[in-house]
Amino acid sequence: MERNGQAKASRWDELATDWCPVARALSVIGDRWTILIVRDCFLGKSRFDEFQKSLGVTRHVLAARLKQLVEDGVLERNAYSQKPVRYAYKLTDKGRDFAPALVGLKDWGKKHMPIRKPAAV
Amino acid sequence: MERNGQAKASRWDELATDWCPVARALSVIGDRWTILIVRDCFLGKSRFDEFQKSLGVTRHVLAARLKQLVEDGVLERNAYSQKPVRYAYKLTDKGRDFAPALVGLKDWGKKHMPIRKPAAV
DNA sequence: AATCCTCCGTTCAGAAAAGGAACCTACACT
DNA sequence: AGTGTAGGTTCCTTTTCTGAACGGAGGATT
Repeated sequence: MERNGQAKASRWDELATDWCPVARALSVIGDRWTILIVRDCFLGKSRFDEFQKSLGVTRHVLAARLKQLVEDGVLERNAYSQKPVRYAYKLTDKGRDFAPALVGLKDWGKKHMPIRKPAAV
Repeated sequence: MERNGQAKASRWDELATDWCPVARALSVIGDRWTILIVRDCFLGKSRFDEFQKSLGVTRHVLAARLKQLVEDGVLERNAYSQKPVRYAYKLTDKGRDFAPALVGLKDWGKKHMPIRKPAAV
Protein backbone atom coordinates (compact mmCIF):
# COMPACT_ATOMS: atom_id res chain seq x y z
CA MET A 1 0.00 0.00 0.00
CA GLU A 2 2.91 2.26 0.74
CA ARG A 3 3.68 3.36 -2.75
CA ASN A 4 5.47 6.47 -1.62
CA GLY A 5 9.21 6.65 -1.44
CA GLN A 6 10.76 3.23 -1.58
CA ALA A 7 8.42 0.96 0.31
CA LYS A 8 9.79 -2.44 1.16
CA ALA A 9 9.27 -4.81 -1.73
CA SER A 10 7.15 -7.56 -0.30
CA ARG A 11 7.21 -10.99 -1.78
CA TRP A 12 3.96 -9.95 -3.38
CA ASP A 13 5.39 -7.07 -5.31
CA GLU A 14 8.11 -9.34 -6.55
CA LEU A 15 5.48 -11.39 -8.33
CA ALA A 16 4.90 -8.47 -10.66
CA THR A 17 8.31 -9.11 -12.20
CA ASP A 18 8.12 -12.89 -12.24
CA TRP A 19 8.96 -14.77 -15.43
CA CYS A 20 5.59 -16.53 -15.20
CA PRO A 21 2.54 -14.73 -16.55
CA VAL A 22 0.33 -16.47 -14.01
CA ALA A 23 2.40 -15.01 -11.20
CA ARG A 24 2.28 -11.56 -12.77
CA ALA A 25 -1.48 -11.83 -13.10
CA LEU A 26 -1.74 -12.81 -9.46
CA SER A 27 0.31 -9.82 -8.41
CA VAL A 28 -2.70 -7.77 -9.48
CA ILE A 29 -5.75 -9.93 -8.94
CA GLY A 30 -4.35 -12.60 -6.66
CA ASP A 31 -6.47 -11.77 -3.70
CA ARG A 32 -9.70 -13.33 -2.62
CA TRP A 33 -11.66 -10.12 -2.52
CA THR A 34 -10.12 -8.61 -5.59
CA ILE A 35 -11.40 -11.35 -7.85
CA LEU A 36 -14.84 -11.14 -6.28
CA ILE A 37 -14.95 -7.40 -6.84
CA VAL A 38 -14.16 -7.97 -10.49
CA ARG A 39 -16.84 -10.63 -10.63
CA ASP A 40 -19.35 -8.18 -9.17
CA CYS A 41 -18.38 -5.70 -11.86
CA PHE A 42 -19.21 -8.27 -14.50
CA LEU A 43 -22.54 -8.72 -12.74
CA GLY A 44 -23.25 -5.04 -13.18
CA LYS A 45 -22.33 -3.71 -9.80
CA SER A 46 -20.34 -0.51 -9.70
CA ARG A 47 -20.75 1.31 -6.39
CA PHE A 48 -18.90 1.08 -3.13
CA ASP A 49 -21.89 0.08 -1.08
CA GLU A 50 -23.03 -2.45 -3.65
CA PHE A 51 -19.73 -4.25 -3.38
CA GLN A 52 -19.73 -3.98 0.36
CA LYS A 53 -23.18 -5.44 0.79
CA SER A 54 -22.62 -8.12 -1.81
CA LEU A 55 -19.28 -9.31 -0.48
CA GLY A 56 -19.50 -8.64 3.22
CA VAL A 57 -15.90 -7.52 3.10
CA THR A 58 -14.95 -4.77 5.53
CA ARG A 59 -15.14 -1.26 4.13
CA HIS A 60 -11.52 -0.78 5.00
CA VAL A 61 -10.30 -3.61 2.80
CA LEU A 62 -12.79 -2.81 0.08
CA ALA A 63 -11.48 0.74 -0.18
CA ALA A 64 -7.92 -0.56 -0.41
CA ARG A 65 -8.76 -3.12 -3.08
CA LEU A 66 -10.72 -0.69 -5.21
CA LYS A 67 -7.90 1.81 -5.04
CA GLN A 68 -5.42 -0.81 -6.11
CA LEU A 69 -7.61 -2.04 -8.93
CA VAL A 70 -7.89 1.48 -10.27
CA GLU A 71 -4.15 1.96 -9.91
CA ASP A 72 -3.56 -1.26 -11.79
CA GLY A 73 -5.89 -0.24 -14.58
CA VAL A 74 -8.46 -2.96 -14.08
CA LEU A 75 -11.19 -0.57 -13.01
CA GLU A 76 -11.79 3.11 -13.54
CA ARG A 77 -13.53 5.42 -11.15
CA ASN A 78 -15.77 8.15 -12.50
CA ALA A 79 -18.28 10.41 -10.91
CA TYR A 80 -21.70 9.46 -12.23
CA SER A 81 -23.34 12.27 -10.31
CA GLN A 82 -22.04 15.69 -9.40
CA LYS A 83 -24.69 17.14 -7.14
CA PRO A 84 -24.17 14.62 -4.47
CA VAL A 85 -20.81 13.50 -5.80
CA ARG A 86 -21.00 9.78 -6.35
CA TYR A 87 -18.55 7.46 -7.97
CA ALA A 88 -18.93 4.39 -10.14
CA TYR A 89 -16.25 1.77 -10.62
CA LYS A 90 -16.30 0.30 -14.10
CA LEU A 91 -14.24 -2.35 -15.82
CA THR A 92 -11.63 -1.12 -18.26
CA ASP A 93 -10.71 -3.14 -21.34
CA LYS A 94 -8.05 -4.77 -19.24
CA GLY A 95 -10.69 -5.67 -16.68
CA ARG A 96 -13.11 -7.00 -19.26
CA ASP A 97 -10.35 -9.20 -20.65
CA PHE A 98 -10.41 -11.02 -17.38
CA ALA A 99 -13.64 -12.72 -18.38
CA PRO A 100 -12.09 -15.97 -19.65
CA ALA A 101 -10.16 -16.50 -16.43
CA LEU A 102 -13.31 -15.85 -14.47
CA VAL A 103 -15.19 -18.37 -16.58
CA GLY A 104 -12.45 -20.88 -15.87
CA LEU A 105 -12.91 -20.35 -12.16
CA LYS A 106 -16.67 -20.52 -12.49
CA ASP A 107 -16.58 -23.82 -14.36
CA TRP A 108 -14.21 -25.33 -11.86
CA GLY A 109 -16.33 -24.20 -8.95
CA LYS A 110 -19.46 -25.48 -10.59
CA LYS A 111 -17.97 -28.89 -11.20
CA HIS A 112 -15.93 -29.41 -8.07
CA MET A 113 -17.55 -27.30 -5.40
CA PRO A 114 -21.19 -28.33 -5.28
CA ILE A 115 -23.49 -26.07 -3.34
CA ARG A 116 -23.62 -26.99 0.31
CA LYS A 117 -25.97 -25.70 2.88
CA PRO A 118 -24.35 -23.47 5.45
CA ALA A 119 -23.69 -25.49 8.59
CA ALA A 120 -26.93 -25.72 10.51
CA VAL A 121 -26.96 -23.94 13.86
CA MET B 1 -6.94 -23.46 10.01
CA GLU B 2 -8.69 -24.28 13.24
CA ARG B 3 -10.82 -27.12 12.02
CA ASN B 4 -11.30 -28.57 15.47
CA GLY B 5 -14.44 -28.07 17.42
CA GLN B 6 -16.52 -25.26 16.03
CA ALA B 7 -13.99 -22.73 14.89
CA LYS B 8 -15.36 -19.31 14.16
CA ALA B 9 -16.68 -19.20 10.62
CA SER B 10 -14.61 -16.53 8.99
CA ARG B 11 -15.92 -14.63 6.07
CA TRP B 12 -13.67 -16.90 4.05
CA ASP B 13 -15.29 -20.11 5.11
CA GLU B 14 -18.62 -18.62 4.24
CA LEU B 15 -17.53 -18.44 0.63
CA ALA B 16 -17.65 -22.21 0.47
CA THR B 17 -21.43 -22.04 0.69
CA ASP B 18 -21.90 -19.04 -1.57
CA TRP B 19 -24.43 -19.18 -4.38
CA CYS B 20 -21.72 -18.19 -6.84
CA PRO B 21 -19.43 -20.92 -8.17
CA VAL B 22 -16.58 -18.43 -8.51
CA ALA B 23 -16.78 -17.67 -4.81
CA ARG B 24 -16.89 -21.36 -3.96
CA ALA B 25 -13.85 -21.95 -6.13
CA LEU B 26 -12.03 -19.13 -4.38
CA SER B 27 -12.81 -20.60 -0.99
CA VAL B 28 -10.40 -23.36 -1.97
CA ILE B 29 -7.84 -21.82 -4.30
CA GLY B 30 -8.39 -18.14 -3.63
CA ASP B 31 -5.03 -17.46 -2.14
CA ARG B 32 -1.94 -16.11 -3.79
CA TRP B 33 0.31 -18.97 -2.88
CA THR B 34 -2.26 -21.67 -3.37
CA ILE B 35 -2.67 -20.94 -7.04
CA LEU B 36 1.09 -20.77 -7.51
CA ILE B 37 1.51 -24.13 -5.82
CA VAL B 38 -1.01 -25.62 -8.22
CA ARG B 39 0.81 -23.98 -11.11
CA ASP B 40 4.06 -25.55 -9.94
CA CYS B 41 2.35 -28.91 -9.87
CA PHE B 42 1.37 -28.46 -13.50
CA LEU B 43 5.01 -27.65 -14.19
CA GLY B 44 6.02 -30.99 -12.74
CA LYS B 45 7.06 -29.98 -9.26
CA SER B 46 5.90 -32.21 -6.45
CA ARG B 47 8.14 -31.88 -3.41
CA PHE B 48 8.07 -29.55 -0.45
CA ASP B 49 11.48 -28.08 -1.05
CA GLU B 50 10.81 -27.66 -4.75
CA PHE B 51 7.81 -25.51 -4.01
CA GLN B 52 9.64 -23.62 -1.35
CA LYS B 53 12.60 -22.76 -3.54
CA SER B 54 10.42 -21.96 -6.53
CA LEU B 55 7.99 -19.70 -4.71
CA GLY B 56 10.08 -18.19 -1.96
CA VAL B 57 7.09 -18.60 0.33
CA THR B 58 7.89 -19.31 3.97
CA ARG B 59 7.94 -22.97 4.91
CA HIS B 60 5.34 -22.24 7.51
CA VAL B 61 2.78 -20.98 5.01
CA LEU B 62 3.72 -23.59 2.44
CA ALA B 63 3.05 -26.39 4.91
CA ALA B 64 -0.35 -24.91 5.73
CA ARG B 65 -1.33 -24.47 2.08
CA LEU B 66 -0.27 -27.96 1.09
CA LYS B 67 -2.19 -29.44 3.97
CA GLN B 68 -5.29 -27.52 2.97
CA LEU B 69 -4.94 -28.46 -0.69
CA VAL B 70 -4.76 -32.13 0.28
CA GLU B 71 -7.74 -31.71 2.58
CA ASP B 72 -9.68 -30.08 -0.23
CA GLY B 73 -8.84 -32.88 -2.64
CA VAL B 74 -6.82 -30.79 -5.06
CA LEU B 75 -3.56 -32.55 -4.30
CA GLU B 76 -2.70 -35.92 -2.85
CA ARG B 77 0.33 -36.69 -0.75
CA ASN B 78 2.07 -40.02 -1.14
CA ALA B 79 5.38 -41.34 0.03
CA TYR B 80 7.50 -41.99 -3.03
CA SER B 81 10.31 -43.40 -0.93
CA GLN B 82 10.19 -45.36 2.31
CA LYS B 83 13.79 -45.68 3.41
CA PRO B 84 14.28 -42.03 3.86
CA VAL B 85 10.57 -41.30 3.96
CA ARG B 86 9.87 -38.71 1.29
CA TYR B 87 6.61 -37.35 0.08
CA ALA B 88 5.31 -36.19 -3.28
CA TYR B 89 2.32 -33.93 -3.79
CA LYS B 90 0.45 -34.71 -6.99
CA LEU B 91 -2.58 -33.22 -8.64
CA THR B 92 -5.79 -35.16 -8.33
CA ASP B 93 -8.38 -35.13 -11.11
CA LYS B 94 -9.94 -32.19 -9.36
CA GLY B 95 -6.60 -30.45 -9.42
CA ARG B 96 -5.96 -31.24 -13.06
CA ASP B 97 -9.35 -29.81 -13.92
CA PHE B 98 -8.03 -26.48 -12.78
CA ALA B 99 -6.00 -26.20 -15.97
CA PRO B 100 -8.47 -24.06 -17.93
CA ALA B 101 -8.68 -21.48 -15.16
CA LEU B 102 -4.92 -21.40 -14.97
CA VAL B 103 -4.70 -20.88 -18.71
CA GLY B 104 -7.14 -18.01 -18.36
CA LEU B 105 -4.90 -16.39 -15.79
CA LYS B 106 -1.83 -17.06 -17.91
CA ASP B 107 -3.34 -15.46 -21.00
CA TRP B 108 -4.44 -12.43 -19.06
CA GLY B 109 -1.03 -12.02 -17.46
CA LYS B 110 0.67 -12.44 -20.79
CA LYS B 111 -1.45 -9.80 -22.42
CA HIS B 112 -1.81 -7.25 -19.66
CA MET B 113 1.20 -7.69 -17.43
CA PRO B 114 4.25 -7.39 -19.67
CA ILE B 115 7.52 -8.47 -18.15
CA ARG B 116 9.20 -5.67 -16.30
CA LYS B 117 12.69 -5.59 -14.97
CA PRO B 118 12.85 -5.66 -11.21
CA ALA B 119 13.44 -2.12 -9.95
CA ALA B 120 17.11 -1.35 -10.31
CA VAL B 121 19.01 -0.81 -7.07
C1' DA C 1 -35.19 24.04 10.28
C1' DA C 2 -34.02 20.07 12.42
C1' DT C 3 -33.57 15.37 11.97
C1' DC C 4 -32.96 11.13 9.33
C1' DC C 5 -30.96 8.65 5.53
C1' DT C 6 -27.64 7.43 1.77
C1' DC C 7 -23.11 7.17 -0.18
C1' DC C 8 -18.26 6.81 0.22
C1' DG C 9 -15.04 6.54 2.71
C1' DT C 10 -11.43 6.97 7.07
C1' DT C 11 -9.84 5.87 11.73
C1' DC C 12 -8.84 2.96 15.61
C1' DA C 13 -8.06 -1.08 18.63
C1' DG C 14 -7.76 -5.93 18.82
C1' DA C 15 -7.32 -10.49 16.35
C1' DA C 16 -5.46 -13.24 12.86
C1' DA C 17 -2.10 -14.32 9.47
C1' DA C 18 2.40 -13.90 7.25
C1' DG C 19 7.39 -13.38 7.41
C1' DG C 20 12.10 -14.79 8.94
C1' DA C 21 15.03 -17.54 11.08
C1' DA C 22 16.27 -21.32 13.80
C1' DC C 23 15.41 -25.97 15.23
C1' DC C 24 14.26 -31.06 14.80
C1' DT C 25 14.03 -35.94 12.96
C1' DA C 26 15.56 -39.39 9.91
C1' DC C 27 18.55 -41.16 6.66
C1' DA C 28 22.74 -41.12 3.46
C1' DC C 29 27.38 -39.99 2.30
C1' DT C 30 32.39 -39.39 3.40
C1' DA D 1 31.98 -37.65 13.64
C1' DG D 2 30.61 -34.29 10.55
C1' DT D 3 27.99 -32.64 6.45
C1' DG D 4 24.01 -32.64 3.51
C1' DT D 5 19.12 -33.32 2.11
C1' DA D 6 14.12 -33.69 2.79
C1' DG D 7 10.09 -32.31 5.18
C1' DG D 8 8.41 -30.10 8.47
C1' DT D 9 7.64 -27.45 13.27
C1' DT D 10 8.43 -23.78 16.61
C1' DC D 11 9.09 -19.13 18.04
C1' DC D 12 8.95 -14.25 17.74
C1' DT D 13 8.10 -10.00 15.10
C1' DT D 14 5.67 -7.45 11.56
C1' DT D 15 1.80 -6.90 8.57
C1' DT D 16 -2.85 -7.30 7.39
C1' DC D 17 -7.74 -8.01 8.38
C1' DT D 18 -11.86 -7.46 11.13
C1' DG D 19 -15.48 -5.04 13.44
C1' DA D 20 -17.32 -1.16 14.75
C1' DA D 21 -17.54 3.62 15.06
C1' DC D 22 -17.01 8.20 13.06
C1' DG D 23 -17.33 11.95 9.37
C1' DG D 24 -18.91 14.91 5.78
C1' DA D 25 -21.76 16.16 1.98
C1' DG D 26 -25.91 16.20 0.07
C1' DG D 27 -30.85 14.80 -0.37
C1' DA D 28 -35.49 13.51 1.74
C1' DT D 29 -38.78 13.63 5.64
C1' DT D 30 -41.49 15.81 9.31
